[in-house]
Amino acid sequence: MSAPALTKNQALVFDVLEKADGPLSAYTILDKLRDHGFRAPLQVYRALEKLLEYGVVHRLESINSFVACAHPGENCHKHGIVAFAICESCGQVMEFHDHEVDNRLTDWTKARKFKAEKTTIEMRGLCEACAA
Amino acid sequence: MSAPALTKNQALVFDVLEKADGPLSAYTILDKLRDHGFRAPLQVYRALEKLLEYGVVHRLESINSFVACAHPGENCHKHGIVAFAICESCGQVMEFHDHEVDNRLTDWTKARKFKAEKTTIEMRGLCEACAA
DNA sequence: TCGCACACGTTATAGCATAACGCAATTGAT
DNA sequence: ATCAATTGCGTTATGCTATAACGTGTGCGA
Repeated sequence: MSAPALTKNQALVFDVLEKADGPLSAYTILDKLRDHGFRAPLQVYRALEKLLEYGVVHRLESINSFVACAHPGENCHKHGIVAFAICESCGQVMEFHDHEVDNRLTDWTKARKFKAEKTTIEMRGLCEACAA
Repeated sequence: MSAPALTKNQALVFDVLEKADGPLSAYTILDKLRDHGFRAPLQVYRALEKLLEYGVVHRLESINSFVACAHPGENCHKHGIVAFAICESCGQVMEFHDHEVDNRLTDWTKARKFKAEKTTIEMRGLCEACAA
């Protein structure tokens, strides 16, 4: 499921997220796109829905925000579970993958026959610069 | 930081969560407590804030809900990072701890000097019974 | 050319969370 | 004893997040 050509709205939303230097809420995206004709939240949410599906955007559940995938061009879904470190001071997000964490969680689900569809790993705290 | 005696509102909210067989949203808790005099969301949120602080209740970020800790009596914070498997069909939540996952994430944060304050691990999917 | 799938636009509404104000009870130091 | 600080509580109002429901247009294959 590599990303097909984006529609106009999808491209606009993705562009905003890529140019941002941190995660954005749907409503912030909406505000940034008013000049491009966006008027309602659904225009943003519908685009986001597809971008999430294509794996080019991630949703940060713990802060109700969205961020462009850190691996442009690749299919991020292929890397396994995605984890995030979110700085609560500067808003920077670091995306990473850890196969050992994947393995442990997968082991757990297998042992309990739990069928995981979507896994969230998010650490909130302070990045090196902000903790100083 | 073991839990001190709960106030009336805290006890009511905790009781509702403990008796529930799954996570509840703040507004659902509010509805269940109207007979006990609850009238506003803040009454619930303020109680939840303390219960979360005491570690006797967990917040499920991915579904905006709250659940009583699976380890009554103990201080759950001591067990390290808490992880959840949430069945999207029946709503059941399984809480678990995996020290190896903790270690991997801690290693990552140490390497990047990231100071993690709160870590969320949530798997959504289908439990064994519902997947059948 | 008909039907279907999909993107899109709009209005309205539902669901989640907190700000800001004021009051009452408790505690603890002076 | 009294004053100040803290904490919990109640209320009103508001803001933020997300989706329902309806309709339009476009492209494309049967």
